[in-house]
Amino acid sequence: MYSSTLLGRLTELLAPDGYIERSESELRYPSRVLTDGAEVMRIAPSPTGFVHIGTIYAGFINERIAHQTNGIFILRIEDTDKKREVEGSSEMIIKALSDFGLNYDEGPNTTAKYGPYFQSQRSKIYLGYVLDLLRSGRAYPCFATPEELQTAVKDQQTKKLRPGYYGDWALWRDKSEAEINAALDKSLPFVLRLRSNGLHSKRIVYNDVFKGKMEVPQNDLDVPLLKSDEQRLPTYHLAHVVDDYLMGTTKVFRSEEWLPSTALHIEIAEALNLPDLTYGHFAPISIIDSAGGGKRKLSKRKDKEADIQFWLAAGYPIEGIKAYLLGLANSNFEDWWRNNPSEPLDHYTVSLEKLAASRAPLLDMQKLEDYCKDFIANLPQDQFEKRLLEFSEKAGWTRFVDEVASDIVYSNNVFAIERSGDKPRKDISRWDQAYDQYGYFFDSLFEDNFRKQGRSEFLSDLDEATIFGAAQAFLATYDPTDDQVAWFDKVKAAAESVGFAIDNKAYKADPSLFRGNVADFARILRVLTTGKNRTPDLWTIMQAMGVSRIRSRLSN
RNA sequence: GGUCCCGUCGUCUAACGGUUAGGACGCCAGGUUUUCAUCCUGGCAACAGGGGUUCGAUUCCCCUCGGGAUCACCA
Repeated sequence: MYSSTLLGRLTELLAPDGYIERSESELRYPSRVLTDGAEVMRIAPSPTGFVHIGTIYAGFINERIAHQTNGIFILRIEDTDKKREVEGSSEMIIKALSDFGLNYDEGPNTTAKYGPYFQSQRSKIYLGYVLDLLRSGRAYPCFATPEELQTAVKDQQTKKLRPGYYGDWALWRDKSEAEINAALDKSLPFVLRLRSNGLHSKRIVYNDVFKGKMEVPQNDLDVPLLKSDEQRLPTYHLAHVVDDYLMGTTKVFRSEEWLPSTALHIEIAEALNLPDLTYGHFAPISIIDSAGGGKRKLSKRKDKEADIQFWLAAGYPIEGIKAYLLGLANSNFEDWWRNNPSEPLDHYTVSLEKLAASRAPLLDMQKLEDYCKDFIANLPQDQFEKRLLEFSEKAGWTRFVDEVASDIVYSNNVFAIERSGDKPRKDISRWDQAYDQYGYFFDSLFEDNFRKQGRSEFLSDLDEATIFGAAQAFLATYDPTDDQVAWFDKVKAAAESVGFAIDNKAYKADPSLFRGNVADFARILRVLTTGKNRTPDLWTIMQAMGVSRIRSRLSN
């Protein structure tokens, strides 16, 4: 215990602008009144750059559990590291959560009572707690320089000891008041450290919601609780414990990387005489390391998929991504999704047991695309068009958007092609593929982006005369009122009339007798009208395009 | 190195000691189709290894091996 003089001096230095006594904080943030089973969940990202898919994953899990229990979902911005903070990233986090439909009940821009929700704005609260620790002797000032700390670690390494600031290695743990005062006299920078009571040789037991009974060595590290920076912001460890207590978080669900520091967090809560928090650590999303080949966490620097912007820019439908993430979290979700293709995802109940079984799931883009294809294919027509146009605008496809707007009826027909019925087409998994999928229906886009490219790419094996002959033969009998059967009969007749085989067996027996088979003939028509060799059914396309457009394209 | 988490098809996983180890994505083959995307049918493909316990081990225990996380005034 320090003398009141020293305590006063430290308080003066740490909180020149005052602080909020912890009893006052606890009064200001009363415990919550919740319905039975309601969980208060939170995510606590730090604004250090782009929004990581892992943040969305963690956010989704927490949001679901909060909302499926009629509880509360909180967003807390952990901006205690001003050095690493990147301008604008808080806004990006808020935007991303909104884009993904992860609506928080409490957080920035809400009127909720447990704020502020930016940790940097809560510094006086933390000060109150840390001062309390100082008074009870569970915290002490440490003036060790980075160099001293470093040499200590090196020393430990050469002696094959566990690195860290603990026990005899805790330089300032047992310094006298005189020594502390002397350091203060010199205005040396200092942090406040936890005076740990733990012993590495002893173990603590606690229960992790996902991992079950955990039995690990006690924390014995005298970690910094308060930084030496001017604002006297707390470290994550202190801020997390204080905030989740004050905000009434009922379950702290976070990624597994936090598992090793949980013993520390438990000790901090204990030192503060706070009730135990309930923890659950789930496996983060991983990716194959292209360099090493091993499994590792998605990394911000190495993986473009880590950035949520990558998914948004490509136009992966949010629900497809969410469905995929849900599948990673809960292996049984997949069956539900197949059985309930048009149900909102929120109707699925996330299972903690299944989440516990999820092991560092590897991001599988192919499977994700499969989910997205399914989702887009099953969208109601009006939704499909709405989203398609929204993306087109965002992507800056101005000509595409203009063309669509210039003939709404035609566009509606085009976008409806083969999308009805039990088995709608699954052509696109992301909206950015829509330009290629639908662009050729519009004349100016066809002319600029499809016609010539298609000709040279898909018809280079045929001479001009054959191509024109085929087109003319088709046009000679083409009647837009023909049904599909009649239409195809005419296609075959036209094909035969210009030397294509309509009997595929005959063609295969001796291809030299023919210019090609019906498939080749159809290919000519297809490429001439669409510029592509892969399209929906040709008859349907022609029905949508209309006779004059068909004539013009086939005659060109 | 210490500590902790974790090992089932290529990937995500199912299996509450007894199954021909199942499904999904992907892949391959065949079918349907004027081309594709689909769709249908079929196929390839896994219990990391070694010891125990047990009538019986993918399942329980131990060891080895392997992967991951973490050991900052970052979160």
